[in-house]
Order: sequence, then structure tokens, then C-alpha cells
Amino acid sequence: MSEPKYIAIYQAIKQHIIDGTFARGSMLPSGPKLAETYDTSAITIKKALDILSREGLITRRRGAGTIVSDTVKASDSSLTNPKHLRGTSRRFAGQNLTTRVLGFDTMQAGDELAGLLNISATDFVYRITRLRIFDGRPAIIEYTYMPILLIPGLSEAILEKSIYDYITQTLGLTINAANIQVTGAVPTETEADLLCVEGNDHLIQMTQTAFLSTGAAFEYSISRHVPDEFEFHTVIKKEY
Amino acid sequence: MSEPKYIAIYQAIKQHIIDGTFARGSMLPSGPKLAETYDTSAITIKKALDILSREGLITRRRGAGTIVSDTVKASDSSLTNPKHLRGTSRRFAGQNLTTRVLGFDTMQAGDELAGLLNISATDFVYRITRLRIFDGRPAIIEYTYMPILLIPGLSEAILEKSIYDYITQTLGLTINAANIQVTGAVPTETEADLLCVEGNDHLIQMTQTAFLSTGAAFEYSISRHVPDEFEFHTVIKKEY
DNA sequence: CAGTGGTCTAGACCACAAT
DNA sequence: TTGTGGTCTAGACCACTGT
Repeated sequence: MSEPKYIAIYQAIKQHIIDGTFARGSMLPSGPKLAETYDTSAITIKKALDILSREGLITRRRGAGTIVSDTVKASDSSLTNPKHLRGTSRRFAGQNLTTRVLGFDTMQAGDELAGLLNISATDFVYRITRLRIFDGRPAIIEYTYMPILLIPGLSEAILEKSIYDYITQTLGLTINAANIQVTGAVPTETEADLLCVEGNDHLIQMTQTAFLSTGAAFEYSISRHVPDEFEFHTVIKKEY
Repeated sequence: MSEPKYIAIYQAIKQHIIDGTFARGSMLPSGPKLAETYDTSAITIKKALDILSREGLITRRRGAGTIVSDTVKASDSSLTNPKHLRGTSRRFAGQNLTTRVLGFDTMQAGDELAGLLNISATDFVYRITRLRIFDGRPAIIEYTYMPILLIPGLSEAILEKSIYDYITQTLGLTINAANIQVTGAVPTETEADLLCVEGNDHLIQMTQTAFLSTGAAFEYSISRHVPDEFEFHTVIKKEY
């Protein structure tokens, strides 16, 4: 009973969409029918379908029924990686990702970081600089800041793998939300050098603040991407 | 009664967050108290707060209560523009946006567009090319395709203003969802010329498929942005 | 008209944090 | 222990689409 019923149903139906049991463009069984199938109430079914609707996998219409979206490509990462709360390592899993740690130390947060992470300016944070390489092509430079109090025990060995795995599996914490901003950015000389781009070319910068289920901000990171390697996808759904 | 109760409550509370009645970092009244205030049930309050939670404005925790996020900046567009379902004109309102229509005609969709818009390859679509200028600085080139059947009566006068306003106000349709992808892109010679960038610099490309409340795709658009003028923000929230 | 999805309620019960 | 938010139900009623 660790998992709510509506989540289990959401996952089951999503699996049916992925494996083709519910074909794209086809109609889903009606609410009452699904309620009977999963031995639950109509409202619980609605909660499950609402998530799929927000993810863009289905469209629900009064009077007309529920249709599996046919505009979703099979390769779409939102199908398997429903959200981006996974860190770089997971988002690009299977792409032969290599990590080079360029810097790893601690520092006092200072006013700006303190404001972003909602901690005291004198609190200590990790300062991590990493170069991410896809199939031998330098692709991303990441600057990551994390409060030591929240994420104790980081080591260089962890940085070379995945910080997110360490947080969720070793520390047993739950990552809950993230604030993401995408802009253009001019590389520094060092960055242009490391990423093998011309100095007058732009990079794509992704700024992220990430939160635990306690509501505490545990990460502020700036990652600068070679444009050719950058891809970001999201679905936006009106709530009202 | 045109608006659901939970939406009205969501908007009211959001307004209180914006105007400071509910200060950032402070605690919101509990569910039962809000239910009494708004003369409604606990579940309806929850539905309203769930939206705010997904937008990143509040954090709810079992046992601990609901806290107004203090990481949201006042300038954050998500406060006033909750979602990006507004088209370029609205997203950049107040920035002295000028539009130059570079091309406007109709064509048969063809296989690729037909697949993206879920129409027949022989159906006709508008093909629109526009240059968007901010305060005199060329910033975006937009290529927009819309099925004529869905959006009848477009004219060049409308293109110079806002297609979205025409769709929602004149045609009375409701825009419901959008699928957005952000990547890097190399400009063509024409684009580099129009946007006043070097030919070897990258642009930031936003590809969008937008849907009506009927579930029909009414727009496929590719917009290429000068990196310095590009900004995209989103909040990601775990559902389970 | 029948069938669909959407809203709303009262109430029961559970999981969790603070005290 | 108290109060919080989260889940789930049965059932009523409404709004809408398709026929």
C-alpha cells in the first residue's frame, strides 16, 4: 500500500499506451468501465487520467470521451522519462556519457546563493564544476552548488557518476520539483576551449533550482550546452 | 457559474500571493480554515492548492502545512502568465514588439505537416513567415502553419497583431495545450541576415504544436530566436 | 436521448510533522 | 496527541457530444 491507487492505475494505463495496447488515436474505455476494470471509483480513475492528460498523452472531452494523443512520437522522452527530475546522467542515459570533474571544493554561500537556496550567507555549499562528454564530444559544462547540510558526504567518485542517484538511493531523499530557465549565453574563453566551439558562438544555458519533498532547495546549477547537443521538451496544459 | 469554484479560489489565493497578503516564506491557513473562508469543502480547496503547487508557488507537506515558496521572484512571468499558451505577442507584451510579415500564403499540407497536425496531406494550411522585432532589435523569425479549416478568415492585418487573440476572441475558440521543444539551430543565410547575426553563430529554436480544447492541433510553428533575446521558464513537479 | 467527462460534497480513514 | 495534508468512496448533479 506504499503507492496510491491512482498512481498505480496511471502507470498501468501509461504502460498500455507505450506498448500499444491502447493505440495512438484510439479511444480509451470510459471512466465507469475503467473503474470496474481496476476495481475502484470514478474519481480515482479521473485522478489517474488527469496526470496522463497533463503529460499530453491523452485528451479528455466532455461528451466525446478520452483519446490517446497521436501527436506523441514513440521516441519522445516524456514517455519513459515523465519529468526531468533526474539529473543529467539519467536524462541522457544510454548515450555514452562521460564526466570529467574540473573542480570540487566548498565555500560560503554568500548573498546571491543564499537567496537562491534559501540558506544563510555564511552556510557552506559544495562548488562543483564538471564537463560532460557524449560519445567523445564535449557537450556540457555544469556549475553546481549544494548546501553541505542537506547533502552530506559527497565525494569525487560520486561526482563522476550521478549526484542524483546518491541523493535518492544512498541518502534516501526524494526529489520533488525543479525550477528551470533556458537562455542563451556567451561562453568564456575557457568554456569555448573546453567545449571546442568558436568564441563568438553562443551556448544554451539551463539554470535550475531543485527541491526536495521537504520543500528545501538542495541544488542550484548552471549548465551551458553546445547548441548541437541541446534538446529540451515540455508539455503545457491549461488548468482552467 | 461559468467558472468552477476551485478555479475561482485558485485565482483568489494566487492574487493574495502576488499582492503580498500571503507573504513569501509564510504559512498559508490550513485546509479546513480555507474551506470555511471560501465556504466550500476540503477537497475543493485541495484542488485549488494543487494547481498552485504545480505552478511552484506553494509547497504542501503532510503534517507541516502549506508554505508560500520564497524562491519565486516577483518578476517571474509565471505569476502573471501562468502558462505559455498565449503566443509570442502576449508572452512579450509590454516589450514594444513589432511584427513584419515576410510571407503569407496557403499550401497543401504534405505528409510531414499532415502527420504533425493530424490532418490529410491534401488539406490546405496557411504558411506564415514573420519577423519579430523588440525595441528595434530583430529577435525572432517564426514559421507558422495552421489548417484553414480550423482557423478560417486569417488576414495580413491579423498577422501583424496577434493570431492568438483572433483565435480566442474573434473565433471564440479555446487554446488548451501545447507541446514545446527547444533546441539549437544553425541559421540560413537569409535568417542570419534578417536577424543581424554572424552566420556561424547558433540560434535557439522553439518548435511548438498547439491544441484547441477539442483536441485538434491548430498550429505547428518553428521560431528561431537570437540567443540574447531568448528566455524560457518552466516548473517541473513530481506527480508521484 | 444516452453516455461521456467535470464538479462538488460529507465523511471516513491514513500518513506524517510538530509539540 | 493534535493538527496537518493525502487518499478514497458513494452519490448527486451539471455540461457537453454524438446520434
